[in-house]
Amino acid sequence: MANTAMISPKPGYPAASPVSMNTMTGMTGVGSMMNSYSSMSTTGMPASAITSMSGMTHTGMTGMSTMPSMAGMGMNAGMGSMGMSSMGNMNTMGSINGMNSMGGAMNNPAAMSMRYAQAQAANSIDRIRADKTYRRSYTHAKPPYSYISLITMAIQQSPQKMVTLSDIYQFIMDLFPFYRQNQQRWQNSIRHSLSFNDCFVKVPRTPDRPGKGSFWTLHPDAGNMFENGCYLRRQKRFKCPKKEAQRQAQKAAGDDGQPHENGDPNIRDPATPVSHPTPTDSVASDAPLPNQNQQLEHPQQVPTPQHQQQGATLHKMENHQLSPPHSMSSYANPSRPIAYPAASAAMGMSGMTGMHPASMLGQHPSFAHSHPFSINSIISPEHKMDMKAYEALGYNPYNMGMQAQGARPTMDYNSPMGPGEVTYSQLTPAQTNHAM
DNA sequence: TGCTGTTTAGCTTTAC
DNA sequence: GTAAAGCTAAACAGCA
Repeated sequence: MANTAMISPKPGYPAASPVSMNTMTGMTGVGSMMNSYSSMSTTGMPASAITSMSGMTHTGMTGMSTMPSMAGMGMNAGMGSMGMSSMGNMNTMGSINGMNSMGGAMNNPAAMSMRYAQAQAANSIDRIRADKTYRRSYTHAKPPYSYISLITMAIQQSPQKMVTLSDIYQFIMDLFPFYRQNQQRWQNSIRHSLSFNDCFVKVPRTPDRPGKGSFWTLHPDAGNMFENGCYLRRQKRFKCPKKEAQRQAQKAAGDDGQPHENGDPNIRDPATPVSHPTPTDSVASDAPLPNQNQQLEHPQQVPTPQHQQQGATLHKMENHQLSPPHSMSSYANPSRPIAYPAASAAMGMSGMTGMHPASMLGQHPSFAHSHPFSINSIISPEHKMDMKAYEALGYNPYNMGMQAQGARPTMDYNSPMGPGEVTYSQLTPAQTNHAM
């Protein structure tokens, strides 16, 4: 392999020299890794970090032999059902599954306790750091999921399928340490994504549930945004037909010189009261919407988990009498057992909610499938064997519909948080362009 | 006052 | 090459 990647620095990051992948040829499966990574777009890491990859040896990233402390990190127990041979597969399956395996271990009475595992992990991390031969992994690199994906994950894992903005923030930060920094930057993007994308529907609070901000849920027809449940780049953006028609109409009117309010079809006359849509309007009527996003006037018509589960093809919101959720927000609900510590993520949401992930995520193909980048794979211990099956079948998960997003999340062995967090240790040069 | 939400703009990356 | 998807920044308004 003689790949040479030019790295164009992002503002704020130092320029990096071209990285010779030859220096990495000793890494297991690095050839296919780089092929997969070459087209990743949305993830990033500091160019300085990728530069240091050139200094890596065979043993750096994936050679488990260079991580003599793995057993001490509790990974043996975690990987019990996978077998240590699967550790080698961390390259190709991503440690998200490894993380789930950890969760499986935690749920296994025979496995060591969480506290013991954490102590062991901390101990091992120290040893790893002390090991001069160990090359650090690229911890806390940007996950390969788009913001839309992350928002969708947050909503989907919520028992009520409805979360507040702050809940989304918390979910993301708890699951991905990368997002514990530069919060202003990505949180702005989250807000933008919520407002801009038709797939997210705003649900006002009810008077009995005062608080800041509205709830956000998924448009009932937006269930199939992510093919095979793979939460990477969407093939096609979900557009609400009615809103899209409105946009087209506005655009057409603008193009043919028709007058608009304030001269701009996109600017609402501030003096004109907003015509708040009825719940039916918000999805099914042609009533104008106050903005790009749809807003449900009556929260009691919010899709319940059952409705979400029934998926895009089965239901439209206006066709059902929906029950008000018992808890408007899983995060805001003080009764929720765990407020998203990383450990809970490692244990899988089923452990947190008491629900099987499959039932949480519904039977829609988008969520029922166990793509390695599906939310199931991220948060569920139930699918830890999926990638082994993929590999046994010669299935290349990075060469399917979403092949361009072939990032490989790995266990963050070097994380001060412990090995239960999802990080991404292999990144393409292209990713460096998006480094934060 | 800070958070939430909307909107616009410019840019990069990817798919076709 | 082009369109679409996605990211980031920023301005602004409304609200708790």
